[in-house]
Amino acid sequence: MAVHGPAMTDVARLAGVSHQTVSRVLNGHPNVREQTRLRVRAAIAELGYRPNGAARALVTGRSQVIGVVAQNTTLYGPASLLAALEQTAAEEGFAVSVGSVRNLDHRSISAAVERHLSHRVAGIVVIAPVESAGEALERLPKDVPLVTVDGDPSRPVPLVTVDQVAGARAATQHLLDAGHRTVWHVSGPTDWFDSVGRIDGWRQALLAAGLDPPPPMPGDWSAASGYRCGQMLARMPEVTAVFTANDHLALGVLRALHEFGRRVPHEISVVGFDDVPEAAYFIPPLTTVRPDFDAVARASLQMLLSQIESGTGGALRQTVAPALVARESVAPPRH
Amino acid sequence: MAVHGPAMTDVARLAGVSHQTVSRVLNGHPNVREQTRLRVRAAIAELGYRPNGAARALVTGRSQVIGVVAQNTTLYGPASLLAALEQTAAEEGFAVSVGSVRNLDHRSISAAVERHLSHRVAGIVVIAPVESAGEALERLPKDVPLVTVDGDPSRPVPLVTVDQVAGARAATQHLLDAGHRTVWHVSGPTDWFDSVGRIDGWRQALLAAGLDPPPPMPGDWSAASGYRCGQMLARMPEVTAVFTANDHLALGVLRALHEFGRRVPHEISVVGFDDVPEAAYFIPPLTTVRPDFDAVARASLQMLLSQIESGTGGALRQTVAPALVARESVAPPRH
DNA sequence: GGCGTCTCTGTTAACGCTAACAAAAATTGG
DNA sequence: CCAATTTTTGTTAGCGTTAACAGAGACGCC
Repeated sequence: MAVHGPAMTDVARLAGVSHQTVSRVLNGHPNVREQTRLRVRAAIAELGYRPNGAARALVTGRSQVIGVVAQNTTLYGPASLLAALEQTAAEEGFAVSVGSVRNLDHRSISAAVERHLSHRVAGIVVIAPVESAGEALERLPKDVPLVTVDGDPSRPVPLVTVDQVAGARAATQHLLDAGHRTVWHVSGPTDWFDSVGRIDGWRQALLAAGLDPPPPMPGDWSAASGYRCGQMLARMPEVTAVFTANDHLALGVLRALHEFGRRVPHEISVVGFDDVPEAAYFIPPLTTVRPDFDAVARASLQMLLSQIESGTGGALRQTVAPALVARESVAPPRH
Repeated sequence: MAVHGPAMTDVARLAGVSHQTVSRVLNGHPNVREQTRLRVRAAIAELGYRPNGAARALVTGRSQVIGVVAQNTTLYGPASLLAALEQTAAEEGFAVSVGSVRNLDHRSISAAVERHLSHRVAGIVVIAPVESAGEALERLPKDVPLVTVDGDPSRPVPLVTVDQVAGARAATQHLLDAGHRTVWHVSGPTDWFDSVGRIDGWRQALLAAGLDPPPPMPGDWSAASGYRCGQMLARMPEVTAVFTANDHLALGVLRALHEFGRRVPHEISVVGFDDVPEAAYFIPPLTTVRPDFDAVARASLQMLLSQIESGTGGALRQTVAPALVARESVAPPRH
């Protein structure tokens, strides 16, 4: 099959120049006469010529593709990040190749990275929110541009993160400001850095207010686990404020509280994290923390591109601050 | 930078064979002595050799990459599909390159497809739920393996779809079976085939029951638009059953009904579509229709691979039936 | 034992592009 | 107007792989 399209030589012949001149036009090389440039462009248009990325990648050793390794791209956070990354990359002329992995263990990550490397991607973005992912990155070839998102802050790897701590602190403080005596927390899985950061921020806010943090209740990001925690919280009369590690957990909590007849926000206030598009339509509308995924994507890509261009593998670090979005799920406690 | 890794010739030298023999081992060519094969494999392992996809793509004219064009990969449906596609492709040794587009108009789609073509992808999957996307596909080079998902049923292009009509019919029938006299519908945007199919199925079920379908209320997939429609429905005393084109619309409707004090399911029953993971934790838990994204992904990929291998561009068609998931948002009407 | 027929391995030539160098053309200065 | 530059263009040689063909052994058969 496959009648192969025209190649550079075909364009060159039509324009009456050498293929190298065509290459120069394509790559925006300065020393080409304007008239020649136009002739070449015309020939390109006439033939519908499309440069062959594989050939270019072969000779330059780099493709115009960025590999992304992520776990569950169905979750709102990762999905948004991926979409934003793709948009930003496209603007820079890069394609994005996804390598999602079922588990964030060592082997899976390495395998995904390997796959990307054999396609000679220009760089790799790893959305690596868990501990075990970090190890896999340590033994990577050192000359591959790499950026991790929401990864391990303690590793010497270029990293872009949402400021989980600040976000959680803001959420907790918002509840304290409303007059609550303490704030309970439904956390994400504790091997995720995101969770750890959010627990930290929550704890910091309580300690700063001279309060003793109650034990966090561990969830797994799902509404189901939020529901289970909510069933416990509903039975504890002293609970008046809950901060959940994400909006889906909050949904589960809201549902459990509703079932137990505990009204939100009148009896119990709830704050989530992520600001999924639906959060404004929960019952009641959910106060939550909105991370700026676009900003994270831009920062990551910029960091990656500067590595690709300069060749230096500096261990930079960048943090994006999230914003509190106040809605109706928070109110002062009843006396 | 970039100390380039070992190439085939390096492996060959170490194993004491020609590079072509290495190539044969790599591609599973039959006529290689077992002993030689082992020597080569050992050399590959020792050097940490990784084949260069770009070189292979150059000489074969095809990469091991599948391009996916999708619109909003943040929505649950597309995101799930993308993830499933990636998983399936990985099992077959293919990488997936995403080209998401902001709008599903002609130009955007063509541009995304162009980008994929210049990377010489082996095939393209277009998640093309709207009318305008179809046109862009017509003028594609005929020799590129292509599969559309949820695309235009009237176009002669290989197509995999969720059976929207059957799903909507099942949802509507479920409400009728519960005793409702008619069923209202909050639809998706009417330029999406998904929406059209769901409207059709809903209408079919009503007509088959000898009922006159009320006018569908147009939404845009978002909870916000569901909320707006819900506000209207809440004020219409005759409404006892609503089928929404997706779960997020349903969430908005539930919220509006709640605000107006109309209880679900006692006064009004609601059925959604998609079975997002949170649907079971809505208030009340949402009865909905679950499309099998994995099955769609498998079917698409299989169709694409058979085109890639055989070179024939047959205009196949495959439909995946969704399943009704009954929860608590449906009850018989009060008399 | 010679000869065709397998099975295995090696040699050579692409694939389409960029980098490095070489040559030609245009420009400048005296 | 000629030499010395500078700009513009062309030529050649790979990049790492597969495909096509060629050669070398091993084997069976007459």
